[in-house]
Amino acid sequence: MKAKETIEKNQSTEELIKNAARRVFTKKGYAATRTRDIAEESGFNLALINYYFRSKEKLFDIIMLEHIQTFVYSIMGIVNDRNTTLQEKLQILISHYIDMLIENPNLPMFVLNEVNADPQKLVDKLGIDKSIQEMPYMLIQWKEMAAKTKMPAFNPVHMLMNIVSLTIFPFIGSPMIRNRTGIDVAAFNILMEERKKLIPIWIKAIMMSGHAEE
Amino acid sequence: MKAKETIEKNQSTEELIKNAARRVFTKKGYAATRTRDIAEESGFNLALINYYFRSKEKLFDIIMLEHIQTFVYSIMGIVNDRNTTLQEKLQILISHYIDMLIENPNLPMFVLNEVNADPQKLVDKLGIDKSIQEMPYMLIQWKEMAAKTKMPAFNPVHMLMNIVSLTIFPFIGSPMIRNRTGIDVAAFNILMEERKKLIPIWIKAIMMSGHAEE
DNA sequence: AATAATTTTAATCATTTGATTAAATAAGTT
DNA sequence: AACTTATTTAATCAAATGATTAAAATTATT
Repeated sequence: MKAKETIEKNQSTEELIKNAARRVFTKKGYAATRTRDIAEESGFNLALINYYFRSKEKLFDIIMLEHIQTFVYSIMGIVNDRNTTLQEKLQILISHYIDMLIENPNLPMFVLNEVNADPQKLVDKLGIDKSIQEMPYMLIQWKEMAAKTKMPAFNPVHMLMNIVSLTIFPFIGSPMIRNRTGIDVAAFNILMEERKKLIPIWIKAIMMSGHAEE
Repeated sequence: MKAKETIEKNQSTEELIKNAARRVFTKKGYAATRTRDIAEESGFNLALINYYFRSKEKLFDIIMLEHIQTFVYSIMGIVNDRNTTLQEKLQILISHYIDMLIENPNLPMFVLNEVNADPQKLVDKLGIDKSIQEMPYMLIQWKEMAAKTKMPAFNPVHMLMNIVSLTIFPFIGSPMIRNRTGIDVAAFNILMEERKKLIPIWIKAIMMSGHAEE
């Protein structure tokens, strides 16, 4: 028998297994995923998985690396764009991320889980180089802005946390939020679409706060 | 042989196993935790774990239930307090949560993971009743405030998401944040202490935004 | 068509892992 | 002390699971 939907000559089986693995891994995590789950999900035999990828761990690493790249490298272009303002970058970045997260809602949990399990592994094994964290041009714009407006004196790491928190956390908490509030996936996604416009406004509001008050 | 540090007559062994289980489960999650890990962590024999708790799953459920209670029920008193303003409640709640999270930094990932794995399980198996979500008095205050100040027209669920996001996410992302920024646990905790004061201010700023712009 | 190379499968292995059992030790009662 | 109960352990089981192997089926090449 041949694979169900053989689209292309070579790409088919290997790619189908990888897609199945991606679905199962991102849904259940590494430890809870059985190689047999991937076999069943892909429609192929168990041995095929090992034939193509040698081992569960190797397959996982491939999936993980692709995710990390999606997660991290996609922002490089935006962040280094010389022709957009800080506020524009924020809008584009957040909009971009929310789009991606609507497509892959359990990506954050997946990535964070594995980072949690072994924070050093990504750096060592998957070769995430330190250059990523520089955020060159956006950081420069940030400091300019911080100097111009008498920004509150709190650590800029707070702002990074805030942006990431407001953007990503709703997806992480989605099952709980939906369970508690009763809203369904469609309604949830509408809220996320709203946040594309709202979060940049909120971030600006946060940046302008901090002068007054306790 | 007897258990290492027998503090009290009855409490000792069972409690020691539970504490060990809590540590291992919250660190590695259910699937990745071996009963043998708990045995080793507790210093007791493998069979003891099953002697006291029948099965891995039953032990897990006990741990989980306790965590959920810590996570949820602790806020009921604060939320229903007739003598505090909305802003005060926010401050108290956030401060309370951050204290708890500094003590148990990997609690959010643990809970969210298991909720993700089976959102219905907590409701069914652990009997989380719907009454929790009411947040009676705080919600009343919220609506009053929303009516008084011409609050922005966005869904109040956004505000709930924002409060929870800003408070909890930094702990979830902590390993990644620390890995990327190079700050250590102590420095991270100082930032979290700062957020006790900052988040309520930011929330207020967010509430007051949304009129102008865009 | 015949042969070689690739792809796929069924059957099987060796470990791991959750759980049980029966025996040993300790503690409490009479 | 004698007996009963509670606690702890070593040894072992059965199922699950990651991985391998050898053969069958399919495709490509001559």
